[in-house]
Amino acid sequence: MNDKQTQLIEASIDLFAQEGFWNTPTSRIAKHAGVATGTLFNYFESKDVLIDAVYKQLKQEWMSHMMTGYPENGSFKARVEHIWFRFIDWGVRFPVRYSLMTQLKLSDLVSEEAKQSQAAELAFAYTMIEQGITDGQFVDVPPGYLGMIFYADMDAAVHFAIENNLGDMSLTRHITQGFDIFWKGVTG
Amino acid sequence: MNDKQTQLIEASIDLFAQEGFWNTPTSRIAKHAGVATGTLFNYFESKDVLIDAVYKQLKQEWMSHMMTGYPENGSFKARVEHIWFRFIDWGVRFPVRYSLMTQLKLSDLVSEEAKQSQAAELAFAYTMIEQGITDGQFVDVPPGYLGMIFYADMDAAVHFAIENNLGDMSLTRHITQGFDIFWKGVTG
Amino acid sequence: MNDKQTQLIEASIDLFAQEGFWNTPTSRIAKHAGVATGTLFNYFESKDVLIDAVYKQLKQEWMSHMMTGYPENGSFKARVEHIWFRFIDWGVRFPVRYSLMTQLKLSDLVSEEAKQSQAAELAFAYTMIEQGITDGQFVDVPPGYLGMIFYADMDAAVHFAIENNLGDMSLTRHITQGFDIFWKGVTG
Amino acid sequence: MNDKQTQLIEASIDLFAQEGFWNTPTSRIAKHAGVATGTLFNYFESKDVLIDAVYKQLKQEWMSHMMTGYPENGSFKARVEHIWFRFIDWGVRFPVRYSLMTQLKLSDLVSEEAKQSQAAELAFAYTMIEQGITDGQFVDVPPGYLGMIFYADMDAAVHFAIENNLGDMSLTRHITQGFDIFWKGVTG
DNA sequence: AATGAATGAGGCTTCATTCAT
DNA sequence: GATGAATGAAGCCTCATTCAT
Repeated sequence: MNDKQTQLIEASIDLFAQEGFWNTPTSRIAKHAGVATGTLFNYFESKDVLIDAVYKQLKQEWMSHMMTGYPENGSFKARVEHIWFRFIDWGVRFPVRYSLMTQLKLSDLVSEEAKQSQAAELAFAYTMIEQGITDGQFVDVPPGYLGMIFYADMDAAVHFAIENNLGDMSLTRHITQGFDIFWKGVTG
Repeated sequence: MNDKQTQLIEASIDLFAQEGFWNTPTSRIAKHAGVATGTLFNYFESKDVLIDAVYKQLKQEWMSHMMTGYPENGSFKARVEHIWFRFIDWGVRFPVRYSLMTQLKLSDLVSEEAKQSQAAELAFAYTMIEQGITDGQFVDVPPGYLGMIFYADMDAAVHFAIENNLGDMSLTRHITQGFDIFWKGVTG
Repeated sequence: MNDKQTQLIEASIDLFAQEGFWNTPTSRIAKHAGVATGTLFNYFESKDVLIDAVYKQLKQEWMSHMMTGYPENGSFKARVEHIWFRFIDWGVRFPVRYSLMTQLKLSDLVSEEAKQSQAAELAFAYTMIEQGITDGQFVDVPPGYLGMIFYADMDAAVHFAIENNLGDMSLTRHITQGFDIFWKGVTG
Repeated sequence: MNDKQTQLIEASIDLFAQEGFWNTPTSRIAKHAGVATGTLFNYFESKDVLIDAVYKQLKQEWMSHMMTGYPENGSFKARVEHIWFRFIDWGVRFPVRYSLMTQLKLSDLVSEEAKQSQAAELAFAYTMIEQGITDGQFVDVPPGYLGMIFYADMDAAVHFAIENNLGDMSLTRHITQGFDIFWKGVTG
């Protein structure tokens, strides 16, 4: 059963969030997952591999959340807006996971291979943006750059929402405001 | 002599950038700085304190770079634009330092106290933005949020410039384009 | 079925030769033998017992090879010469097994009991040598010592043959030369 | 001071002899040497390096013992005889060290580099033997082979002496007898 | 009898920090 | 103040052995 794998990843997320990657010994992860130390290494070759797995897991949850209900055939704006909402929604609902994912992405702890796989999954977003530019809806800057702005602005929205602990009402308003700013900026 | 302090901080920056914080033993830092292992602890109570000092140093250089030539009495837009240019300029010129500063900010390695001091120094920016909103030049969203967008967009610009290794010509164009997008988005 | 016992011993020999005793986990032995980890312990109480069994197996093969065609009723010299040839022949044909047996004999990994049983089987050689001395054919030194010289000289012959990768022709010559030296030395 | 290096090597010899290489943890070696665990690794990069150092140390003592009083200008037989006596003398006086050296040579624990250095130091013996063959004093077999026989016979003599716990009188006799057998065998 | 996941003691090694010189 | 050898707790990982299926 892959029950234990899941437990170990979940335990890692818990502890990494509380103590950081380097202050969390594998032994504590195992104990927190309710298994013996050695068991961890039956499921993950090394601590590095475990960290990779945590990253992949988070990324996958995140992607999956964003893609839920994606209006494949909706208008261009509708599609961009959908990502905007779901991205921020995930970050706000799972702030620990969101923050962990962000830290991992920057920290050289995740293997190149794991990072690559992200790029692949985000290809659809790149394509979306590219088309926006081609169609003249977006300003004519390199699509990679527009993608970064897109990401950065959503990230900022998430952080603000979390830090200010926005409730339902104000959250919706905040998300909308953020989107308007972004949209105004990047549309021709 | 505070010469040695500087050497130690500089050595830390070098090595942290190459190997990461946790793979860089204090002994190696000391050797790279040309002093004995024990000497490091005459200048910094612990490794944590050294890391804090590195962070403060980078932040200070960064602030100082941004403030150089700040048009205290210039127009509102001129002042915002100045920060935009100088921020990105620093990031592009010192990518290692920039990346280190970013990582430190996120990694729980820097004490709260060190992070606070940043807030203080950035107060001027907050004030600037606040006034922009009050004056009706900026859209009416919480100033903290606008500050985050500001930061996030500059950060994106830096990353794009570094990753694509932009030369002088294209760099200037890139910076300007980025600013236009930002400005268009946040101005009423 | 003792099929599996044999497979496990054979797998051990393979892997011990490649990696050494201490770098070969029981789990790898089991896998290489095509059985489950736990199965190994159904056949051998512990790794030590398995190592003992390997030793006994090798020793037995070796003895058996040496005794094949032993001229029970041949002349004294013919009998000694037979051992000489067959000993070296085995070592050269099965260098891995030969080397393993030698290592095991020296390495404290084999139980005293296993070593004793060797002594018993070699008793015939001891008797042979003793008689050689009594008959005045061999020099008058303690038979145990003569036995050691006998063994040592055969061992040297094997090592030289292996290291120099002697082919059929030169091998025969080498074996003969070695025997002549030995014989000249130990005969009165 | 290299005092501690010596203590650590000496402790290793003690413990390796009692328990074997693999049953002797570095922590016990350190404790037995009267230093902290970590100290061991200030002097030896790893356990493997320590084992190498032990081997080199033993080999050096052995060589030095053999060369003491070597009759550079003595007759051919005198020179060979000298090595014979001093080799066995060392083995008998330091049986633990002798046995350890032998085990190490066979056990794949010693790096190739360490083994090579032995070859170099034994070059003189090889030359000696070569000349013996050229001069017609020794039988015409490959010098490498004669060297092996030489070594093997001395080794056998040591083992017999140790196992039978020979006292001064009988030891001298034993050494002489052994030499006679060897000499008779290998001289034309 | 066979399986193989689970166990956890134990091994090697690292490194922040101390302190005698 | 400077030095750097010494320290030993703590981390990662291995693997012989067990046992529920």
